[in-house]
Amino acid sequence: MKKVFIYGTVLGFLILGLKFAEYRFLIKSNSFEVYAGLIAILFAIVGIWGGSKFVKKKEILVVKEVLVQPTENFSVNENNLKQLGISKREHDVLMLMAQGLSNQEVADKLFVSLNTVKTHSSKLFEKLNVQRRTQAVQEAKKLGLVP
Amino acid sequence: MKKVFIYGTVLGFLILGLKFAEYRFLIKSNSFEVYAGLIAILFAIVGIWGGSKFVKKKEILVVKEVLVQPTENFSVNENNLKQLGISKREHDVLMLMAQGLSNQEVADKLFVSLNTVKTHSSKLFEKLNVQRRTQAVQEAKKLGLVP
DNA sequence: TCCAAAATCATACTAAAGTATGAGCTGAAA
DNA sequence: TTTCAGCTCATACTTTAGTATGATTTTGGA
Repeated sequence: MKKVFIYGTVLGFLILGLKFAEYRFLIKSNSFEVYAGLIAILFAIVGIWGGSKFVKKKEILVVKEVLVQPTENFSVNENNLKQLGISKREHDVLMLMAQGLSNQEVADKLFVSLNTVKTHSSKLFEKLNVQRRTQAVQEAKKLGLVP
Repeated sequence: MKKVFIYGTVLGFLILGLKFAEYRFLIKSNSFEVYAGLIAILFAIVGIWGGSKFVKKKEILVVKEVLVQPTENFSVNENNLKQLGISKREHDVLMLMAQGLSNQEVADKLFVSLNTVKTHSSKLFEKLNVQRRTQAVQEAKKLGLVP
């Protein structure tokens, strides 16, 4: 509420300024209507300016909810990884698998053969106690092994 | 911008009113300072009132990020479904597929044959523009088609 | 009522996924 | 140095996934 006094003071000085000007030149060189009009315009502007400062306080909160995948600020749950005995390479395969890549695509990305990927994923399924890659991805996400 | 004219008109009428009053009683029964002060106060109020109408337009947008929780507060994005031309049955298959079920398991759950599920999923992949079920699940989650 | 879309299923494929087993290589720990 | 876990790859196989095509039946809406 400190601002109230600030604006009040500003208004006070403006009025003083007007009264001072009244006895100087404005009242002498202009008609009454012009003077009244100037006051009107001036204070309308002051009102708009000052008013906006207060009205801005009455913010209209528009809360827009945005769905965000927990991909950011993700860190692998190393504990679960160790618990299940999942090796580094197996985890690599799991990560790419979770991105929807085929075994062949994973093999290409990791510069290994298709058979190697199959071996890794097979052991992976055993450790995750699942049968299919889709289930593996689900389980891995639940365990915080992949984003 | 229509409101600008409305406020302008209101201001115009106020000025006319003041000029009218000027030749009636106000100017005769009060001193010039009082009259000027009244104009100042009046237009300050008008300014605050009018200005607030515009300022209110400036909404404060607060983006609240909500992490996607697999099960809670999920609702299917019907819009995307329609956009992609995914039928009800195809969506059923998609939902179960996203749960890591095999085609055979999906068939059992929906009381249809394995071939039917294959047909559905095949069309599904086409509509989702993917080749594999793992990619389909990914895309579906991104589009809010499945939890 | 009539029709197009949806749903169902089949056959016959090809492609990919997954399993089982064995083996060679390597680096680190015992 | 030996041992061992992890990584690699191969062969051979079974299972599941996915494609293509065609047919029949439901069904919701003009």
